[in-house]
This record gives sequence, C-alpha cells and structure tokens, in this order.
Amino acid sequence: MATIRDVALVAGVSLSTVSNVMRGRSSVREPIRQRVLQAAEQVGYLPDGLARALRTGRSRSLALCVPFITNPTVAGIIRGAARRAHAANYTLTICDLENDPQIEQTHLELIAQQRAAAVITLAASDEPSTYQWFLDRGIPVVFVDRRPPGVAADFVTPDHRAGTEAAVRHLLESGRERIGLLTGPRSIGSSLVRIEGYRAAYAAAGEVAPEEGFISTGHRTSTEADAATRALISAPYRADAVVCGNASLTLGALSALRDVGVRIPDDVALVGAGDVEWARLVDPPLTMIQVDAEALGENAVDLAIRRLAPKSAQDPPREIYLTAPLIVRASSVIRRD
Amino acid sequence: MATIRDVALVAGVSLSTVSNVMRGRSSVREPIRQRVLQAAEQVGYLPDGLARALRTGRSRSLALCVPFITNPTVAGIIRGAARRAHAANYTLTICDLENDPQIEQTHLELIAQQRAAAVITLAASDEPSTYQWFLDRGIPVVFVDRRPPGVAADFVTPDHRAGTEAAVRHLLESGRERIGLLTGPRSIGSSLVRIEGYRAAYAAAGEVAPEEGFISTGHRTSTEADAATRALISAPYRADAVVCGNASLTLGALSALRDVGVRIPDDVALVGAGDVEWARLVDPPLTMIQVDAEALGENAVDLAIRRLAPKSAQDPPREIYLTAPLIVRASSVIRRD
DNA sequence: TTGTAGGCGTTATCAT
DNA sequence: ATGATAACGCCTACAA
Repeated sequence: MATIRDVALVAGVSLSTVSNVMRGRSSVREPIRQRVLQAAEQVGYLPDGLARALRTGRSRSLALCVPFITNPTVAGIIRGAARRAHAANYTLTICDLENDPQIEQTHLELIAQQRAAAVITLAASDEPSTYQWFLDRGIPVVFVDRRPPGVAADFVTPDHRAGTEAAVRHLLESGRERIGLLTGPRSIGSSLVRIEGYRAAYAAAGEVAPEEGFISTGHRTSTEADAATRALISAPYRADAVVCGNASLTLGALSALRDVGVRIPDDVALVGAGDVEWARLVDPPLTMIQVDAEALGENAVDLAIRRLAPKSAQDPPREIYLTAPLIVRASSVIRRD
Repeated sequence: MATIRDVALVAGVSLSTVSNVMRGRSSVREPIRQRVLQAAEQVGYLPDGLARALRTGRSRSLALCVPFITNPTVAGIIRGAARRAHAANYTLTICDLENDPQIEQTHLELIAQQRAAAVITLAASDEPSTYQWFLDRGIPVVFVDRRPPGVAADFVTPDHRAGTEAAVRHLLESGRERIGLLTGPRSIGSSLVRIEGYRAAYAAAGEVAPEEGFISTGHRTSTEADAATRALISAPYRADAVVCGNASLTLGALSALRDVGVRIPDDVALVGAGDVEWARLVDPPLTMIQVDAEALGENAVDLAIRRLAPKSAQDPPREIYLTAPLIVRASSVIRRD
C-alpha cells in the first residue's frame, strides 16, 4: 500500500509537504500542490486512517450500540445514523447488545480498544457507570430513547410520555375503561415515562386509573409480550384495550390477540408503537404511536459530531424530544354501520 | 489513557514483558505475569487497537456493506454478522449503500482508509472492479446474495433459484396460469437466478412460459413494486399470481393488491420472499420463500474470518447455498368450503 | 526469560 | 514556503 513517503519520492518533495497537501493546508504553492496530487494519483495513495488516528488521538469512527437489532425501529435508527455519519466522513460501528449487560460490557471494551471517537447508545441497562467511563475520558456519549438518571450527556428521544398519553386519552374517549399498558423493564427510563403518560391521561380525564396490574412491565421480546397480553385480557383484568411500548411488543400483542381469537377492536382495542410499514397492512390496520426512527438516528449522530468539535466539549448536555404522533386506524375504533 | 509503558513502570518490568503478557505468550513466568496483570488493572490499561493494527498491519474490524438498511432481511443479516464478529472479537462497521453506486464508492474509500480487515457486501452494483481493489491488496471480500461475474471470492446466498422454482411450481399445481415475477435489476445476479427458477418451473410442468412481460424486473423499493404489481394485474397481462423477490417488494405488492381491491388469493395469489415476522400476521397470511437472514450474516462473517487466517489466503473461493424453503399460507391457496 | 531498539504511517514542532 | 525530526502506542527481532 502506497504511503506518504512514496508520494514524496515521486513528487520530489518532503514528507511534510505531502502531508500538508493531503490535509488541505493553504501554505503550499499551487504548482507543488499539483505535482503532489498527481504523484498521489499515480502511486495510488490512500491515507492510512489508523496511523492518522494514532497520531492525532481521534479516530474517525462512531460506535452505535443497540439493544436488539431485530427490533424494527432500530433498523431505522441505524439508517439515519449511517447516513449522517457517512455525510460527515465517519464510519459507523454497530454493536448488538442482545439486551444482555454482559454482552454490552464486552462490546464496550472492544469499542474502547478501537478508540471510537464517540458512542451512541440505546443502553441495555440503566447502570450509569458503564458509559461514564467514556465520558470521563472525554469521549462523547449520546443516549437515544433513554438515559440513565444522573448522567450528564446528550440525549435524543421520541416523546414517549406525550405519545402514550395521547393513546390512552384516545382510548378513554372511545369508551374504553380497562386499558392495559405493555412496556419494558421499569429499570429503563423510557418505560417509566410511558407509565407517567398513561396515568396522566387517566388523571386528565378525571377518571381513577385502574389498579397496578394493568401496567405490565419488564417485556423485551414479542414472545414475552404475547404471554403478557394473554394475561391482560384474562381474569382478573379483562382489559378492553392494550397499548404497546414498541414495535416488538406490538407484534407480540397482535399475535396473541389473533391466536386467542378475540375481535379487534370490538373486544379489545390495540394501539401499537414504533416505526414499521406493516402497521397499516396487518389485520386490522393498527393505530400507532408513530416514531420517526430515522430522525432519531440522524439527531444522535449530529449531537455526537457537534460534541466532537473541540470548543463544544464543555457545553451543557443537549436534549432533543421528537414528537410521537398518534396515527388512528381501525384497531382502536369500532365502526358503527 | 494508560499505555503499556505505564504498566511496565508500575510492574517494574520492561515494555516487551508487558506486551508478551498482554498477548498471552507463555514465555513469562507466573509471578511476573501476575504482577503485570495487577499493574495493568491498577493503571486502567486498555490496549490501543489503533496502534496494534498499525503495527501488525491488520485491523480488528470487518466492513459490512448493504444496499438498503430498511430492507427487512438486511436487519437479520446484520444481526447474524454482528453476533459472529463479536464472538471473534471483531468490530462490525456497517455501510448503507442506499442502492447508489456513487455512495457505494465513497463508502468503499472510507473503508479502505480505515483499513478494514475484510469486507462483506451485498453489492449494489455488479461492477466487479469496485471490489477488485480490495482483493488485489489481499483484503478478503465476501459476497452475500449475489456476486459479480468473474470475481473469485467467497460467496454465500440463499438458493433463490430453487426457492423461486418451488414457488412457481406450487402456483402452477394450484391451477394458476398467468404468474408474474417481481424482482430487482437484471444487472444483479440474484435477479437472473430467480428468472431461471421461474422458467425452470414452467418447463418442468411441461407448460410454455408466459411472455416476457410477466417478468417484471428492475425494482428496488416497495413503491416501485407497488406500481409494477398494478401493471401486472391489469391488461394486457391480467396476472393471476405474483411472486416477489424480496421483502420490500413483497410489501409493495401486498399494498398494491389491497389498495386495488382484488381478493387474495381468489383473484390473485401472492408469494412473498424474505425473513420477516409480519408475513403471517398480514391479511391474508403470506406464502413465503423463506430466507434465513441471520444464517446469511453468520456464514458471511465466518467466511471472512476463515479467509483472514494467514494460511488460507490462497484457498479457492468457497460458495455456500442456503436452502430457501417455501412456506405455504393462505395467500396462495383458495379455500374450498 | 527478559530487555533494547527500530519501525508501522502519520502529524506537529521547529528550523531553514 | 518547505524540510528534517521526534513522537503517537504497539509489536518483534535480536541481544543479553
């Protein structure tokens, strides 16, 4: 592989001159600049990112940690992140945490070794110390969707609270009374925020929220959501509506409802969440708390890159809340013919 | 950040001893080994992957290029690849080609600069030279799903030919006569192979294949598939069945059929392809050419890593064909009550 | 078994 | 404006 040295030799100049040309410094006279560029072309020179990163102390790659790649929303996040990263000439390293703190730990070690410039994460755990390590070393961390309490770092999330509140309000106004909420572990901020929204909707409607059992937490997979849904619609709860926290849970809930054979929305209304094309194609089309996954990814990378600018290292954490509008479809509305 | 030097200082040994311990060489006596390990722990030492890669000439990261992240099958591929890469202590860099040769080119340059150890790709184009650059420099390339003609490199793919043939055979046996095929650009190997399968099924059934117009190629997005489907079921074709090449196209076809208001499968049978959970949840549940996306990703990484072993650099290219079984559901079978 | 020194490709500092 | 030179952190002969 051709190096800066080869270029210098062919162009008949010194190493530093070539380096200066490559980095676009203005202190090189045009004729020489041309000669160097031509020599570089001739020998097929390509800068070595590794050497460059070693020397400058900053690599050109961003790490993106996601809890579970098969969660459909995550694909959108990756897409948005990849586009922005690439636009800024950064490479994107993705880590599938598989919802396992153990795996998360080893991933983080690998990332640290590879000297990622910044890390963006949908953290699998709310254990702050895990990411504090990076922050302590001046490596920016951007949290997406949830941020452990007490961590001063950039943050971008859909407004789950408002989204859930809108969904529950919609159901209450449609005459539902026993609304179940299906979400992730309480140890994760985004779940708590959804519960807040749920309660707020009941409060705003002047109704007393149903007992705790209607709030079914701790679910990560569609399989778990399937089982939880069956429990919600059975005695003693007999929920007449289910609101889901994300796309995987939505899939599980729908699957359960279909298998059990209850009518949607006649017996049980269903409100999903996430950013998936199939929501309008399933039977019945699903009312959704819509999330713009790509926007999440794009904003996350933007935050990371902004934070990478030397001057802004000490700026206060930025927080971005994206609206999560409710898209009403047949799964929550009983047709009156 | 602590370096090998700090560790040596604290442990009271030389740099090379620390290096030897870190790389697990056996030639270090146990008491010293312990002292070094303890010193490393104490100063918070973490090997610098950049420096190591620069020195050894091989980085610890794999590049994975995909044509379009939002294609649902791709998420599965990434998942499988990520798992295997991580297991082997490799980092996975993902590049969203956005089905654009221009973008592909800039991505490849970035990858080359970052000195990826190997590149795995669902190439956006069948232009061989693009990846030849890596092969020429001894950087392994693994092709997934399609491989440009004349390139000697590892290859893993679902058996699209057999899958498509099985689908068409199934439809012919169910009495369909005017079967449309929806697939990607003819410039891509996987599309050609599907067409082969399509024709083979007709030939095996002793029937004459319908005219060329039934083979609708060049589609990349669900939007394009939507339009193409409308064309196929209209005059002059009036297709009574549609077979799709991948998940995005399946989504588009289903969407079109639903919007137009034809009955599935009564008026038009639909066979999809890909690896998506929603296939059995939509209305009607979809007959699918099932693809195991995770297995694709896992095999691809395995091939790459195997090729990275110094001795196997000159081995002949390996080719892996994964079976793509036909899962029959309601969308292709008319119920007789 | 352990230590010394040179170099991987680049950037940055300092002369010229 | 250009050139020589010393790092960046690590690995690896080779010497001790």
